[in-house]
Amino acid sequence: MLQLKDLPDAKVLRKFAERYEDMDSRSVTHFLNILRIGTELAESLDRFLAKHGLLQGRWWVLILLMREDDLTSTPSELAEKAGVSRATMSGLINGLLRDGLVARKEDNEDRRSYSIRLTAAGQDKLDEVMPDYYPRVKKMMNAIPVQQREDLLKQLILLKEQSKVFD
Amino acid sequence: MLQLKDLPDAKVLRKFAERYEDMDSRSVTHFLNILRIGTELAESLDRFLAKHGLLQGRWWVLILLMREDDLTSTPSELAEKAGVSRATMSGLINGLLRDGLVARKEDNEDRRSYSIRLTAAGQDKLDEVMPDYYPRVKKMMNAIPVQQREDLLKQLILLKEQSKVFD
DNA sequence: TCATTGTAGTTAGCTGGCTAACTATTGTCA
DNA sequence: TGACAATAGTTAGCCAGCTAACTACAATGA
Repeated sequence: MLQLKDLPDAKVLRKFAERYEDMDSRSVTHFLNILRIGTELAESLDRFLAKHGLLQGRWWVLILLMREDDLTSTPSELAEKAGVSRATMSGLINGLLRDGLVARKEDNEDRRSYSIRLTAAGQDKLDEVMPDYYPRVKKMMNAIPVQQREDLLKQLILLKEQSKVFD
Repeated sequence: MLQLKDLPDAKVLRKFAERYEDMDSRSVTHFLNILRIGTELAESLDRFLAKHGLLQGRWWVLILLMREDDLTSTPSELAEKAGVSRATMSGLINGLLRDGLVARKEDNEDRRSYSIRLTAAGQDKLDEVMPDYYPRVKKMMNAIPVQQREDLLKQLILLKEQSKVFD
């Protein structure tokens, strides 16, 4: 996603407001700032995961597998839970297979299907990443008192519900 | 970016908290929700732009060009302002050139460089998109009173400053 | 001046998103 | 039962991000 490094200054806002009458400088500025900060948080997380040789997609697949009691799921279920297409999940699983972090076994009951299992190496990887990840998240979120965090989230949820205005 | 459709429930949080002692369920849940909503807002914008045959990257380049008094910039400047690598900007400009939304001219003073200019077709595209975009942004942001928006932004900026915990 | 360093832009190859089209298999129901 | 519909997964080809390596040119300074 774009980083929108260079947000519009007053002069630019005037220029655009002149040509496009319905523009509301304040709401545009707020919206762009919110988008930008969201992107920046996601990028921080990515850079952190990259230090452990992972990126968001693969990391999330490992977590989804660890959630299961038998450490096992199917590509379709994983795609559904991660919110990506089955094609994308194919690619993610292939990468994890190459790195030996998951294993694939044929399903005897449904021959179209496979079961994907977190390997010992995959669990090791999580055991390396998560004890590094959790304290950092805690530290970051502690910058905001809990009540204000709840408010923040409430406002964001409001915005998200409004995002249907773009449909 | 991941959509994180399936956020952890109480049982999963317990399982992870057991294995990883430093885990703070509340901060993890807050963090993941903020990330997810950021992603969803960006996706809404992308879907909107796609209806006009654009995506965030190309749309942003057109806007950066329109900001300039002579509607002209260079690939390097555009990359810098958009916050992407020069390689990525090469790709974006190529796409826009193919569609005729920008034009390229050699720089007589520095023969390594090109100037990229918004064409009439590019301006037309913006004149089609922006009057559709601005009222929607306004409508969306109006869901939150201005004071609360300012608070929201203040909290997000705090979080962003804290995101260095991932370094 | 000319060798070195720096800068502008592109290319190749990787990741990870998507849709559309495909194969293989399973399920349904006339 | 057998045709059709639905589902699981993959592949191909697109977009857009990255780094590293490259070409071409500009700028610097011994």
